[in-house]
Amino acid sequence: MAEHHGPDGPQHAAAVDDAAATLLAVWDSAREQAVPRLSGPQLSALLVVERAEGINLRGLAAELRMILSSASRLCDRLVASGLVDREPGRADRREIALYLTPSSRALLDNLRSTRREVLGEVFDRMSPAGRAALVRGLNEFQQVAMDTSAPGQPAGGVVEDAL
Amino acid sequence: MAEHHGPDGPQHAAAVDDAAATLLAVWDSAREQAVPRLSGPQLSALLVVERAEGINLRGLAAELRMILSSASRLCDRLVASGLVDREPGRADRREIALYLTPSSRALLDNLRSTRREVLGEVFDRMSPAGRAALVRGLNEFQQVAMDTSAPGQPAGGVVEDAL
DNA sequence: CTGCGGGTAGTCTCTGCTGCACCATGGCCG
DNA sequence: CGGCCATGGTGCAGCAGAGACTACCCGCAG
Repeated sequence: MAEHHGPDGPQHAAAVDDAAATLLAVWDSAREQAVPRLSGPQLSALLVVERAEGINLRGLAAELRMILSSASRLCDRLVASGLVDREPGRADRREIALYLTPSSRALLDNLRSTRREVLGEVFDRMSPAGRAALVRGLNEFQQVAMDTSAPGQPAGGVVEDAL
Repeated sequence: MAEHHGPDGPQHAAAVDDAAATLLAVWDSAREQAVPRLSGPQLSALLVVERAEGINLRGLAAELRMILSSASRLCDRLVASGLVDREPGRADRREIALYLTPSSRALLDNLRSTRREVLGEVFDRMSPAGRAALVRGLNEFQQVAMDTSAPGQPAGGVVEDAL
């Protein structure tokens, strides 16, 4: 494995691994609670569309790392569920521009607020110092993670897209 | 939704939500890296079997919240991949006891060490204080989360099982 | 023997992904 | 202007994974 870790990277990683699993469990218990019966790829697609409203199928497929026709199928289902709008592009009529619907906006809002609520419930039971530490640590973690992955790293690819 | 949050639970939750997403992304980038082509349910099943070696199909089905025959099918695939052993129970020959194979043990070890390594790489780039804060915050979070969910809460069910 | 509980197996449905053939549009070049 | 190819999407199989329901077999215990 990696060889020249700092003095305590790995140890802390081991310590955090378990706790992170708990955070994770809490995190996506909210997902199940807020958007049951919405599959992973479907949710990912919504998030992609949210971030890049008006994206076309090719772009979506690229983001989701699938081929064009798969993305098309996926969109079929999303359109059928009333979660995305497929509008013919105004510039190039071959293209299709994808947009969220009010329905899916509400769904994403609901997901986020549910998540925050669930997280908040645990937070309320933590000590102020513990909360502060968590916020501080997580923020630095995020900053560092985004930093090392966002620039050039064809091989690394640690952070693809944060849900 | 919930009304009487403490003074800063929700605010911190919002602050953490984003960062947690990053942690999550890092966390399961390791999953993709270590165990590609192993589906979610399959991995979950392995973890259940690991925690309760010798479990029978009914137990597994209950843990995974699926019906018996679905679990049986899932095991078919796992057995076919050489990831679990299906041994007839010695006490009651109707039962089947499920065990990990050396192969799946190696796979889980690999998953965990990959995860720790990926996490460790980010950790190495964090300040010692940031690391300490993260560990402290996460540990307290875990403790509190386990505390409020493990005892009696038929409705809550916040933490089901930490992957 | 009968009943019950544990598992398997057949069949269905749905989602996700793929490959390939096909249609439409749009830009380019002769 | 009229082909021509590149590009964007769809339609049509086809496959695997997952889950469910049903029917069925087997072993155990009364």
